[in-house]
Amino acid sequence: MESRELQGRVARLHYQHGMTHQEIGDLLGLSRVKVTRLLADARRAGIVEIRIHSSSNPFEDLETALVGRYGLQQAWVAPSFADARRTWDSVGMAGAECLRALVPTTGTVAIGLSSSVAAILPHLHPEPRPDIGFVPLAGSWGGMSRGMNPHELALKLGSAFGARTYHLPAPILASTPEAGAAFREDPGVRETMALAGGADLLIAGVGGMDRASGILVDALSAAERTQLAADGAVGDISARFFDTDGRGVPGRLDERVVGLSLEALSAIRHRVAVSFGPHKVAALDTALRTGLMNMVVTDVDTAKSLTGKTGTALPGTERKSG
Amino acid sequence: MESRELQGRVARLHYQHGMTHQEIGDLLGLSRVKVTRLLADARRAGIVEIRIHSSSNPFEDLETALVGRYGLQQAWVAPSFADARRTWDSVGMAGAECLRALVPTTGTVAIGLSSSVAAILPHLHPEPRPDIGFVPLAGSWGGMSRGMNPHELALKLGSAFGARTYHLPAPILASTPEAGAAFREDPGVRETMALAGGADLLIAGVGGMDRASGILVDALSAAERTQLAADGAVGDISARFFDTDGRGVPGRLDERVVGLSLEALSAIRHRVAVSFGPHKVAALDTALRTGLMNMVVTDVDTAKSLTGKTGTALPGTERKSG
DNA sequence: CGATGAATTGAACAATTGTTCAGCCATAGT
DNA sequence: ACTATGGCTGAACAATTGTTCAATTCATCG
Repeated sequence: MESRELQGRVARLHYQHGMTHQEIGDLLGLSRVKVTRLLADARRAGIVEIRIHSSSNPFEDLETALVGRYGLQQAWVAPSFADARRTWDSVGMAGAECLRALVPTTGTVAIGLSSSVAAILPHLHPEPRPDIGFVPLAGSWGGMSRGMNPHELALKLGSAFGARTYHLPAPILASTPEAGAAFREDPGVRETMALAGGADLLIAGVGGMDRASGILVDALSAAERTQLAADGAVGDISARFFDTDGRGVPGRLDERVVGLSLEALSAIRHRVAVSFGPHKVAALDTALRTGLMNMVVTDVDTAKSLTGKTGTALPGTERKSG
Repeated sequence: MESRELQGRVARLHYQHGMTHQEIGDLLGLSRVKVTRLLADARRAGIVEIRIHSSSNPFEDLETALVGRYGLQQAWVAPSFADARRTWDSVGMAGAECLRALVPTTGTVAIGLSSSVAAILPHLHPEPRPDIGFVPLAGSWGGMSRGMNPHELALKLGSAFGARTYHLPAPILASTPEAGAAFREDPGVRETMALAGGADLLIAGVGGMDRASGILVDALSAAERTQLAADGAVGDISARFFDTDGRGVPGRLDERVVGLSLEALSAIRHRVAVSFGPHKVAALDTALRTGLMNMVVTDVDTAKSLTGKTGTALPGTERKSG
């Protein structure tokens, strides 16, 4: 598109000279709608950058409360919205900020490929870090979900940072424990898993036990979910289910998983949980309380549930929130 | 006001998290209108900064045309609006940009105190240049006009740059030629005028001969204006009237002026005219054509009149403009 | 202690901005 | 040549943002 020039002109006329879309359209011989679209494009393309010169963080109180309650290294809270898509976007943006802050200039980053992590992608501005590598925490799952498969996810993540991406050539959940063992013994798989286990940073979603609270749980059969619940599972990180003490839930299902064990991933120093929603509060609380994860990216509603706090509001009467 | 913190929070929620004013109000326990006002304040306070990452200049063609036609060093063109106040604002903003670009880090800047120059003030962001001095081109006029007197103007200008400001202790127009001579011989006046004459940069308005086209002309009697017109005057710079050849108009009026002569101000290397409006086209054209001024800050309509150009429009049909 | 006036508030209104949708145009594939 | 297909357009509608104005609060002064 050679409209960069035009986008810039229109952006200047609107943001610097304060002209309305209609006035710009009249001046340049464009329709108002066209001007509106050029401006939206310009913002998406990053031609328009809005900076806030203030150290204030609107959700500082909730972030501090999370850090205090769970002894975290850091926490990121994003606003909640009635419209679920907007909340995904919002948390994704916070996740992108977290990544910008934490991704090192060299070393390895382990990634739990989940829809929460996928939500981060659209908000990553290219920022070259050629000397890092992104390694999946576990194998890939089959079908598409939310229009995103793990390959694509890892690739986009890598390309945003200009970094290497590794692939774990196995399903996240093999059909039998024996098949799982076979995959785990594959040299390629072992190598990649060793790399992930030695990572400096881990970013992963934390799933709950409800349907719709994670791609994986959704794919299990009713019997399998029942069994897991009976075994005390309250949530999972990349298919590794844990109980209220944060310990793994052994069993046939666990043996089918191709991916880092909870013990192995706990060896990674910096471990960020990206997770939100009422379905996931219990799982997330456990993961943070037991130290499985030591940082979190979540939304206001979830943060309030976790901390028991009521308000972000400054002075008097709070009203309905999101 | 200790609301800086709040302004920052609100600005973040709106511009970074994309929340509407209503949503922010609900979250923080404020009314929507209050949020709207906080955001407006934040923008005015510079907490919100909008940058356009593009080299495109919407009025490049007109600026280039002006530079080419008159052999100028540079030209600044701002959009015109149907609402006169908005056009003043617009040109004032362009003037501020011009100042940012041209005001040196050390030396002297001569200022023609006029309403055009006054329009620049609200758009100056503080930018310390402690080693420069602002010197008026001429004495001060008596009454308030557009709520701005020359003292105030010079003071604000100086304080925006953290610079020294000088004052010329005399009226711009003495009551008689003799009184004028007396003022000009005053040591303080001579000294300040000498300083102005040796300036590196000059910024001044260019007035036309109509009433309402300048504070000064407006203050003259009908007889005085008739006489000036008869003598061939087409405009003025700080009370120094000039004819179509850019030469001074001698006479009793000229002898009453306390301020730099046209010859003296022509010795300043960089001379910026800040002027716009149909009343001033003839005067501005003369000032630029004869080289009295060698840079200009004006609006689109005036620029079009000066260059004979029709359009800023890119492609096909242009429509009504401002 | 009440009067006065400036500053602040939010409801109602006005303007601007954003989105949807049906129609149009161009391209490519029969 | 004829028609799908997909992108592009702007009119109409919907939502958000900005402004005005009367009411109110609050501090100050008589």
